[in-house]
Amino acid sequence: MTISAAAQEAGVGVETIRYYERRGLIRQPPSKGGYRQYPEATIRQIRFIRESQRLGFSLTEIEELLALAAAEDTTCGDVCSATEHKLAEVRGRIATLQRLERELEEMLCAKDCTAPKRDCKLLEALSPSSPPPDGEHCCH
Amino acid sequence: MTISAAAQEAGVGVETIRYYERRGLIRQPPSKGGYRQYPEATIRQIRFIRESQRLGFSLTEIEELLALAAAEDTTCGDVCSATEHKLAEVRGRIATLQRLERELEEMLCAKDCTAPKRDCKLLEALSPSSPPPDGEHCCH
DNA sequence: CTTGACTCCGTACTACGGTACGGACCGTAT
DNA sequence: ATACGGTCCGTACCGTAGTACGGAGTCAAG
Repeated sequence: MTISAAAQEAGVGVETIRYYERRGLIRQPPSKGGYRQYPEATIRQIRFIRESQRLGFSLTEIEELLALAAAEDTTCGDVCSATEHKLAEVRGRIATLQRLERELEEMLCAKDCTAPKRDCKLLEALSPSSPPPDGEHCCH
Repeated sequence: MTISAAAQEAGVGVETIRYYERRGLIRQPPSKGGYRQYPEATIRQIRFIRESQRLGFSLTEIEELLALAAAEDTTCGDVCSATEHKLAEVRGRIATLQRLERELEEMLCAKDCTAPKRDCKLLEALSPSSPPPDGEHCCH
């Protein structure tokens, strides 16, 4: 299986495979006459990498997962704790985004707000050019 | 106010201010003998930029917000629609992360799982080296 | 035997938001 | 007058995950 066939199989670009190889994520395949020949196992490995990325792991973290998979004394618990770690991270990101969501909601104008900008409290709050004066505003 | 005083005031680094200037986010301050002199308005503008970043806007988007603030015919609604747009984006990201959260939860082992890796279904599912065989597994 | 497609390799470039560096210049205090 | 710290500018670099490029080599079909 040549590199382009492997790329097709694994659903990535040719350059991506070369990149994974440079990074040491997949090992050098045997080559016939200078051309890489990919075994099935490497295709599975690439699919694993993409799936892990989808789950939020970075390539560096995936490197560690692969090291776990390669080590003799790895237990299932090792993998679980890596997963738990990532889960905590994802939950943290969700919490941050939800705080932002609330802040944006609070900032948001009523839909019928068509007042010119100098009457817009939101824009004034954002505006760098002048400190907000007092008075009536179209949104809050 | 020199650049380092301005940086202190605004809570950013000196290089950050120079970077914003290069990007056109803040305008060139008047200079005394080749040294930048910052007016209060620019400090406010930098604070605005940081606040907007915190709310999830990229520098490119902030450029647009600043253009809105500068344009004569900008209405409050214009700002609101930008905010709504960003809110939708944030909600999308939350939804994606929540899907990942559920997937990670489902993958997660029981805590007392200490079986060696070859009995770990999770690791086998992840492992690139061999297709998972059948049998008993410590986690599911 | 030649053509065209594929592959090789190293290097440079993308986006993002800065950070770091180095040599020159300036302003103030001593 | 001179030392010290701040500032100037352009340029290069950080990390992440690739993507693009160019010139050379290789393979299979016609």
